[in-house]
Formats: sequence, C-alpha cells, structure tokens
Amino acid sequence: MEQATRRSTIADVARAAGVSKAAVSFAFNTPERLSSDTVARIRGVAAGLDYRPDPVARMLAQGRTGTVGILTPQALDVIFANPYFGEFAAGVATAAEAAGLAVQFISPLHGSLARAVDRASVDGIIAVGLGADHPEIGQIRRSGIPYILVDSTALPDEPAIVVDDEAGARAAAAHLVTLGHRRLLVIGIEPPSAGAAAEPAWVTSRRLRGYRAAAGDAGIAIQEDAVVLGPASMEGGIEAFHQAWAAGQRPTAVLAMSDAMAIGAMRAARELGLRVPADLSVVGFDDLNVAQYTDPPLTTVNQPNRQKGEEAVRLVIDGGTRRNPLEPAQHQFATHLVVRGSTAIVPPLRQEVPDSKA
Amino acid sequence: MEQATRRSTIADVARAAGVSKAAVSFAFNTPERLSSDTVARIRGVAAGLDYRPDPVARMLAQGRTGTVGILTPQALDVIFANPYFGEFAAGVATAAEAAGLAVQFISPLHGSLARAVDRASVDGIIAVGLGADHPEIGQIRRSGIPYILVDSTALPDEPAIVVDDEAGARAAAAHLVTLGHRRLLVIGIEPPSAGAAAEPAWVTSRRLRGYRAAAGDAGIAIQEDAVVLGPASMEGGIEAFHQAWAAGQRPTAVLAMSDAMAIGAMRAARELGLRVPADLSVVGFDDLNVAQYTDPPLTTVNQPNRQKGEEAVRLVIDGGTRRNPLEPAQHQFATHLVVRGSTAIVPPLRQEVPDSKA
DNA sequence: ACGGTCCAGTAAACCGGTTTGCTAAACCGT
DNA sequence: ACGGTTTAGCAAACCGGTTTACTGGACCGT
Repeated sequence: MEQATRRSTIADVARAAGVSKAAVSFAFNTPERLSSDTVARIRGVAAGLDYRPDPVARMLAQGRTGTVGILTPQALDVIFANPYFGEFAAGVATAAEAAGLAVQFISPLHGSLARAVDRASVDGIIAVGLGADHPEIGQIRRSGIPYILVDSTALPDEPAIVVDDEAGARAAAAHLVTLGHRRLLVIGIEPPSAGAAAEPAWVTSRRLRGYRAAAGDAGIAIQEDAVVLGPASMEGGIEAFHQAWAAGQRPTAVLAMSDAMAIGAMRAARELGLRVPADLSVVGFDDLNVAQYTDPPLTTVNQPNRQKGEEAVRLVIDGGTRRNPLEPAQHQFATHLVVRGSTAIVPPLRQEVPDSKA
Repeated sequence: MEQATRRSTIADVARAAGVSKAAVSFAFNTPERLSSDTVARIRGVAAGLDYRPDPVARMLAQGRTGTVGILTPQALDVIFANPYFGEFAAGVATAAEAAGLAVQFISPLHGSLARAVDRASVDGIIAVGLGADHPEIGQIRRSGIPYILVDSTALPDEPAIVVDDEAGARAAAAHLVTLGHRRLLVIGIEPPSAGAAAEPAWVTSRRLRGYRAAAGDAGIAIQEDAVVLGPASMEGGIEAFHQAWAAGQRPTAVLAMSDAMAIGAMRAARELGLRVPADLSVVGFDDLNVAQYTDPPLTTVNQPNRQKGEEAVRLVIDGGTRRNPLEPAQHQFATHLVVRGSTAIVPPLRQEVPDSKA
C-alpha cells in the first residue's frame, strides 16, 4: 500500500518522449551524443514524470557503487562512543566527498562481520582496527575489492595506514620519567576479541613496548599489575583507574592509551580526591580535539586522526595501482608528544598506606 | 589490471554444479525447496569458487537495499565535529543493526544535497536538521522512500522526531534566574543556510523562546545583543564567548544551546580569567556523555540523543504504516534539566570596568 | 493399472539501468 | 551524381541476481 504511485522508470520516459531507452540514458549521461533539442525534450519529459534513475540499477550496469565502506570489528554504537573514531570518520568523509563517493559503515551484522562484508556494496573498504586474528581480511582480499587496513600492523604485507605508536608511547613515558615519576600506571585498550591481547601487533602491545622502552631507559620496570585494560571510552578509563586503585596501585602518573580513557582516568582520580596534575599526572594518546578543552588540558600524544582518514580514502581509490613491491605496503604517520596541563613534576613523597604484602 | 580474476557469478556456480541458476539461488535463500544433498553439493561448489552473491544485483532483483541513510545538510566533517551527532548516530546504528540494516551517510555531494539524495540507494531516510527552506524534503517525499525528519519542526505535517526544546530551554533559564542571575548571555547555533536564522522553527529560535519565557517570568529581558550565534562545536563556543566579551557583554551566566558550545564557552571564560562557576555559570543543552567529564561537570538540558536515533530507525522501518491521521506526525521527546557543577549562585556584585558607552 | 499430489528442479521473465554495434539520413567535397 | 564521413538514434545484449510458472518423475491410495 505504501507506494502510492510506482516510480517511473527509464522505459516510461522513453515511451513518453517517443525515443529509445538508450536515448534517455544518453540525454543524462552523454548529452553530446544527441542533438541538443532532443536532449532538452527528453529532459523535459523526464522532469515531468519526475524520473530519477534508480541508483541500484545504475550500479549494477556500471559495475561501480560510488561508495566506500568503513569497516569496524566493533558494533557501531561502541565505535561512536569514542570521539577518536568521529575524527577519523570526519577525515574519511572529507576525502570521500571530494572524490564524489558516499560513505557506508560496515560493522558486524547479527554478530557476524563476514556477513556484513558480504552484504556491503562498496567499491573499497577501509578496515579499522582489524587484528591478524580476523579472517575477514582474507575474505576481503578474495573479494577483489580494494581495501586498506588502518591501525593494524598485524600483517606487514597488507596495505595499511599506521602511526608510530612505539615512538609516541616512548615520548609519553620519557616525559613522565623526566618529571621524576617512577610509579606509573598504564591504562590500555582491551582488544575486541579476547584472545588477541597477547598479540604483539595489537595496538596495546605496541604502545606498551614504547612505554616500557622509555621506562627501562630510566631503570624503571612496568610490572604486569601496573597495566590495566578496558574499552576505549571515558567509562572505560574511569573503570580502569578505579580497578587499579582498588588493587592497590598508587601511581603518581598514568599512561593512558586513548584520550577518552585519559579523561575518564582524570575523572576517577578526582573522585578519589587526587588533584591533576598536582597529585597525579596523566598522559593520553590520540590528541583528540576535546583534549584541549578538558580541565586541565590534556598532555597527550598527537596522531593525525583526520589525516589518516583522508589518506585511507586516497589509497583505497588508487586500488591496486601502487602494487609496486618497492614501496612498503604500510604507510606510517609520525606521532609527537603535546605537553599541556595534565602533567607536572612528581609530588613530594607522601605518607602512603602500605597495602602491599611486603 | 587490478581485477586478477573476475569474481565468479551465479552462472559459473550453476554451470560447475550442473544445475540451473535458480537452483543455486534456492540453495542459498530457500534451501527447503531443494533436496538436502543438492543443496550441499551446490554450496560446496560455490565455496570452492568462493562465490559471493553480488549485493547490488540482489538489491535490484529484490527491490530492497537493506540500508538506511542518515541525511545531513552539512558536510560530514562538520557533523562529526559535534559529539551530539555521534551519540545520535550510535542510536541509529543500534536499531539498524538490530533490524539487519546497514547505515549509509548522505551529505551534500559537491555542494548539492539533491544530487546526494539521488545517488543514495537506501530503503529509508533519516534526515536530521533539515529546515523548511530545504527543498530536498519535497524531493524525498516524491521519491516514495519512507523518511523521517529529526530536529526539525519546520513542517508540522511531516513525520518527525523532535524534543521539547522550549520547555528544556525554559528550565535552563529558570534555573539560572533562581540562582539570582540577571545578566544572561545566550550562545546559539547558527543555521546551515544563512537565511533561516529568523525562521521561528529553527532550533535556535525555539530554544530562545524558552529562555526568554523563563527570563520574562522574572522580569528580565534578553536583548538582541546578548544573543550570539556560531557553529555547534567547541571552537564555535570559544569564538562566540570571546566575541560577546569583546562586544562588552559581561554576563554572570551563559545559556548555550549545545554542550559542545558550552564547553567552548567555559574554556574561553577561563582564558579570560573567570572561574566557573564562581564567576560565571554555564548551562548547556544536549547532555552529551562528555558533559559528565568536563571540569566542572556541566549543568545542561538532557535530551535522549541515542534514543532519538533508535526511534528514528523504527519509524522509518514502519514506512507509511502509521498513516493514521489521528496520531500526530511528530513524535516529541521530553527534555529535563540536569544540574551539575557548572552553575552556582550569582557572584556578589564586583567592580566592573565600564567599557560600554553609558 | 490409473489419476492425483508432491517433489525437485528448470527455463525464462524480470529488476532498471548502460553500452555496444549498427543503420539510416544528412552532409561533404568533387 | 557519388562514395565517404558524420551525426542521431535505435535494438538488443548485458550486468547478476530473484522469482514465477511449469514439467517430468516418484509416490500415493484404490
């Protein structure tokens, strides 16, 4: 019932204008192939019937969809909870619009990412945060659609966009060490699939290596119990800090692997009566836009969020073009520390409740 | 060159399995129509060829795309700059995934929203923030695709999801008045198209009415020069506050129409040496997730951002179903004030530099 | 042995465009 | 008046599936 009047098709227009379907098609796509008055007439008739070429039929005939897909292993609602993704998506959107492409999101459908990939009609796929344990990469490759991985170094031969996580993390930790901090707490991002936590290519592992390297240079060891994981959101940060505190951790500084979590950690710390940065220094990762507006403004590691999105679109548009084995498949962006107000020199030693069993 | 091997089609599978195309189709979609061993054989052959039904062809044949579109009059990169949209989109994504639908974004393509609508292959459209001056509404309606407007009361007969802006704004202003504030500054959202600022249905107009109503109840008038507009982002809030300050405004409280702008305003105020809330109270609008994590936590007007997104999907799936003239086309959600830490009793009168020409 | 149901599978139409190859007419210079 | 080149437009194939109508054989009860 809902379709009051069936949409008019190209055949309707052709009939009404007394021409062939081909002519109608030409009138819109290659008007120079027709006499200008015929074009005008056809267009007139088409407008009268308010004809609009069916995009799906056009896709099928042309073999292109004019769409890029952003693929994420997490559900979209958790994805959107982290502003990091918003900034990345903004970059994708900018470049996509410049190229005349629409943007579609591909996320697990009824729990299955594979199914979602199958249903997706896109010319290219930008896959963010896929680990090596995700078989969908093979699925995508086999499908023949150009794709690019973002934030996954898991498979060094796959085309990917990454950032220098280790260097960034190193700079963050070095900054804290320089300020005199020795009791560090790391708040990391928990992997989508539980098993992958140990994977050395997982972002948390990469950044942790950087933290440990800088700490190690100063003779500090970051123990396993000084590393706590959670989802990359503000809630995740709160939760993680409270959990660490409850477990007896009494850090003077926090290394958070995401700004969202860093913000959460600052919040949690404040709830526990700690002042930032007087009692506790906090360093984030991402340099989200909001990092400038927190109180205090967040010291963090900058990575070019939007730019990564833009570059991803460009590379995926290139498709297989850059199949030059000389240049590396991975495009790496630099990271750098941005010092703001959430870090300060280590507080003088205070009386501490000795709740460790020593 | 990039397509090493052409993707195998249903015809290839049919040939290889020695059956008809129809049989292959049945094997996947209606297996009960075939003997179970035939199904198994076909599936086996298909897997061997790693056949994957072309989603576009399927869409064309079935006449459905399995996709909902989120339409925005602004470019996606500006949209994503406001977390409000992220939360709304998260709601849409949740409901869409539950219904097995993909999500596609529709935003102006090369400056033309109409063009973007034409290219979009979706079963339903969720249009956010479209004003009455947007002719695309007519275009969408004519296309016969189910649609729903969000945040636009412009056209009372169109199906829409709105919130009680006026009541929310009223509560916000009443709160400030109760705290003794009399010098109020309003920071509003500038419309996408310049002309629409005056439109009484534009969100800024609606909320302004609420502010004025509450102020008026207390005998306070909000003058035109105490209303400044900007884009709904943190930068917009900063800019707006500085602009007002430069123009000589010395408010004791700010009514911001978006949390993002409120956060920006707090920031700007702090830069000017004002303490929030001791010297300046700030009330936002939206109750974004981040509003809990700012410092101080933001007093704001809650509206159900995610829920609006979920409801939008539901309504659009219903399509024309609810063409019951009895129930109103507009679905309105309630708003309510959430008092946190950014508002306080008005500060005692202080010495003020008289930079107005009085 | 017979007509009637079921069952498994097929052929072909269909979705709504694009694109290729062709034709008939107009136009060209000589 | 004529062969050669454009020009304008058409018919039909094609993209890759789904779906309808149909068929031949197996199975059924009597």
